[in-house]
Amino acid sequence: MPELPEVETVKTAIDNAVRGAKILRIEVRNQNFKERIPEDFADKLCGAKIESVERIAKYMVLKLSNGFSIIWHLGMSGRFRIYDKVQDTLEKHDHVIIETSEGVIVYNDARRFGVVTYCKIEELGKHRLLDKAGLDPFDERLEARYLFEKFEGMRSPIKVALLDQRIINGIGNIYASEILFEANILPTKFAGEMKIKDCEKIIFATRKVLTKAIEAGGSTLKDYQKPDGSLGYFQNLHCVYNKTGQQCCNCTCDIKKTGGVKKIVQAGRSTFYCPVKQK
DNA sequence: AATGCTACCTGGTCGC
DNA sequence: TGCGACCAGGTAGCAT
Repeated sequence: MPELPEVETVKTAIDNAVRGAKILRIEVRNQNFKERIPEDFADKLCGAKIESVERIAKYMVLKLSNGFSIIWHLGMSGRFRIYDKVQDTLEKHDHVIIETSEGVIVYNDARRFGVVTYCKIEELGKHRLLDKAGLDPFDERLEARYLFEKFEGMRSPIKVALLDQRIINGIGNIYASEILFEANILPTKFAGEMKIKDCEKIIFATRKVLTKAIEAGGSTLKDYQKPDGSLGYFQNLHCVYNKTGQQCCNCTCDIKKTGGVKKIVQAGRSTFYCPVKQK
């Protein structure tokens, strides 16, 4: 779930629910994440007001009135639920509960690959989790020349390069395949082979695919705040991801002949593409 | 320096 | 229905 569009969606939902609220109580029910939640997490943050909720790369950042910020990464399986008030029952893997004056946020993370920590707001920019992030896909400084120079000489496949958060942040394994499909570029080509024109296509496709996904996420927002609500998935929008042997979007092929969408493994992760459209 | 492999976890699915 | 093998949207850290 948590690539940029999902984090953006979660961020907006949480911002709408608790911006301006005061943190009344924090319960860390399990701090044994890949990286332990700091012992004093609750003590440091209780009593503060939530001034804003933002997204930085794939991180959600809550800025508080006491000069601290919460840095939250959803890992592979992190989900939030938002309630009006404290619930009697909890679900399996509900690890962090933040009770505020405006609502309750419950963080559920089966695999505990997420990161939940805090730092001073003024130190966010140089925080070890954030300081290596590349440009945001919607940052206007992301232009063809920037990508071209980053890709120059790279011997990794373009699909793998798109997953490198130090170049463009926010793209994960699903959208990397979707973006290359949209850009008509074969995932197996080396990043170093990309011409300026290809970089332009990649940037355009990235923004298009992510925008569409954010809009789809946004449309589930009204459901999200229901007590039993959880975020929708966007896989029905996918053109190639998880569609091995099926038709891609707007497919005009005879897939009996072409075999449809292909699946390969790159850097240990699945890639999906259309061998007809992508060159 | 760049690239690749492994580990961190639980749960769902598939084949037998 | 049970069991094991394998796969999963991320990324840090280590080896090569």
